[in-house]
Amino acid sequence: MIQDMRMSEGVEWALHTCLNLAWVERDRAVPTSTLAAFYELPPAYLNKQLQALVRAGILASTPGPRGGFRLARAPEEITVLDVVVAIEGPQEAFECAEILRRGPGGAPGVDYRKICVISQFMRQAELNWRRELAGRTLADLKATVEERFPAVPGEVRHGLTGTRT
Amino acid sequence: MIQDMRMSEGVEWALHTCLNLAWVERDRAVPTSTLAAFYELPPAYLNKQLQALVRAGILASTPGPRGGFRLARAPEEITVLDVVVAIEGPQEAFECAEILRRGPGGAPGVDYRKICVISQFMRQAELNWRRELAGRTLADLKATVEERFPAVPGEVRHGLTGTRT
DNA sequence: GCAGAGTTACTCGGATAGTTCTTGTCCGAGTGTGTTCGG
DNA sequence: CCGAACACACTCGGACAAGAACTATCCGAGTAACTCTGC
Repeated sequence: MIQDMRMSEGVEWALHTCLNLAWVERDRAVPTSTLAAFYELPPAYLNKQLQALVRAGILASTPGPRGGFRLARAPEEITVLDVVVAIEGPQEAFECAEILRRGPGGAPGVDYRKICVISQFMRQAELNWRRELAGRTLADLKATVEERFPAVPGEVRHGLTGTRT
Repeated sequence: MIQDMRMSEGVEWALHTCLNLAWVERDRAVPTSTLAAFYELPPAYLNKQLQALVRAGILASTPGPRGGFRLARAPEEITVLDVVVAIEGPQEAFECAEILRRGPGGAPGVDYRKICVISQFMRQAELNWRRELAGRTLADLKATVEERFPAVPGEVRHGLTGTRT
């Protein structure tokens, strides 16, 4: 064993933060400091992750007083994969380096990512994983939490906006 | 976007090398230098990966002249997941840091990896991925390659042992 | 009382260090082989 | 000619650097609200 394959910790932060924002009124912006305080996260670093979500079109940002972040789309239109890709990047975990090209019988014009049996299998497995993540939206997660933990939405709204509504 | 989630390049090397060893007689050991030369890989670094496979019980090593590596088990008994875990480690890509514990209503005695809806979903998706990898063995890959590229086994045996059998 | 300009405070955004992990390399310990010497 | 001891060469294995990525932080640009002043 050597080590990793770990995905960035920011993915967890981003998912929870986006889900929390789904419980706040759509037009209300929540600043980084508030979002970070909710889970005692380092504000500046969380801000960095949120910037990535803005670039991906998942969040919208507003500067100045009463500014902050809010969902750019409806929760039904934001999948878990969207958030993961926004933070981790679009590239796959198993990236075929086409080492077969260096082996005997290797040809320059061949795409070994499509020929190589190992590459094919790994790609397929990862594609299924992505498909599963793309099939679940923030709205789904939101509904599940509301069903299992009815108190959570109120707590989130209170922690993020100060209102108890 | 920030970057990674990439898994180690050694996984590809390990998978190809193990598959190649499946075409060599079980009692014949192939040294690192030969295995590395087959794909023009850095020998010392490949050796490092092979050591991990030995620790995982996938390969067996023999020192001294005529020494090297060979499969420790039959190809039918080695899954793709075995190799991936041997190189990357058993830990999951999405490791829940249980940030809910720091939030409102967080309790010390609760296992948030099991409670958190996000963690549950991510774990399930990754579990399916692992299940898929565990369902494919080296023997399966070997058979597929032999069917699609009948010339490969001979080339591999020639490159690794010098015999053309 | 009202409108407008100026000031203030707050927010995001990108640029900037520290730490961990991955990648890459090297040399020593151990082993089997080939050789040499003696019977 | 045969057997055993010796020296040698080859292999793995872990210890040792270099580079990249993740983690973490700070300060500047921009904006909206608030205040104060003049009408």
